[in-house]
Amino acid sequence: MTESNAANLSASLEDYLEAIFNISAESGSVRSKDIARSLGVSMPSVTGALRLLKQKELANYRPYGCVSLTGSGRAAAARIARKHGVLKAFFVDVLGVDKDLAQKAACKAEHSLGPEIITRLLYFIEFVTTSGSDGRDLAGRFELFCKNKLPAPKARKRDR
Amino acid sequence: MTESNAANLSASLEDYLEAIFNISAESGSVRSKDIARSLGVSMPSVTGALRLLKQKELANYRPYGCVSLTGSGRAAAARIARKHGVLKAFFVDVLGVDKDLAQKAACKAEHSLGPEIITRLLYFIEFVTTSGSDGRDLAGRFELFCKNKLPAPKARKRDR
DNA sequence: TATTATTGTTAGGTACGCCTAACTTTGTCA
DNA sequence: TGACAAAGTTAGGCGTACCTAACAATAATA
Repeated sequence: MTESNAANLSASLEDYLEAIFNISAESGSVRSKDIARSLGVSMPSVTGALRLLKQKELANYRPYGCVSLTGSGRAAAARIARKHGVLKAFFVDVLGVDKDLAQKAACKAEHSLGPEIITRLLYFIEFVTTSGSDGRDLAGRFELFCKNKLPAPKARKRDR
Repeated sequence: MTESNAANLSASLEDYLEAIFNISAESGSVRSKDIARSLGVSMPSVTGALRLLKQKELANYRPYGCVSLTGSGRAAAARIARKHGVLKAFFVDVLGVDKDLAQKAACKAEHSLGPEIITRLLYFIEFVTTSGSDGRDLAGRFELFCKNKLPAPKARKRDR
């Protein structure tokens, strides 16, 4: 009940939060410019977002200063990053999707799935990849299954 | 290259398209009011959306008239509905998520996943539920696996 | 056919999220 | 220290997507 610490965050603000979280993990200090580059937005957009994040007590920030996350900011960012990681892992390790595509899809979908589904998904990945479980090497078997679904691997241009 | 027939549709317009598609399937004729109710938006919002859909040649519409989809509108709506169906089926039949929750999550996520991942997901559902495949009864086995992950089913209120 | 309820539209306003252009602050280096 | 470049901010504008209030059209009923 403090203010609006978590949850009620737009997809856009979640992206900013996640970007700060990642940049911070990679290079220590976080500057507006890094955020802008990382998200592909202009500097004024970053300024606006930082003001909102500060207002929600998710980021520490003063004009012309460095950026860091507050405790709840870090917690929220970690939740978002977790979603991202779980989704990407599912796409790549279970569905066998290309890494780049998985990365992009995870970026978009991470905003629309709640913790219940993400947690289930995480369990599912474990289930499938844990060698002790009955789901053993399911991904590999699924890959074979898919090969059969795509019958014509090189039938282009109808050469004859 | 006609105008902007498909793809470049906002999540919002996709929702309108899908709603029209569904109402049309259920009750034949589609009125603005039905769309408003179905999406939980006000009538003026519907009017605005219909104008845009008409402009993109996805819906047939004149003021005060009935609404229907054009050929490409129906095709686009069917693509969206397919995504919705595949996602929901995955959530329910594979992950074992509650139906209502799955429905809502599918509504949101359907806008952020492309056909590659949706198709893979569809194959995966088939793989898991087809009795001939090696994925046989995976959902059931996964359910058991999950039960073990949640060890304390009734440990609330620390009664002692 | 005149009245009324329902349905739909226009007008106008808000919030978000982005942009460019112009200005300010900060830090560096001669 | 003073000038310059880089980084950051403010100002102002645009598009989307919603809303309420007020008005217009349609349909139903006496």
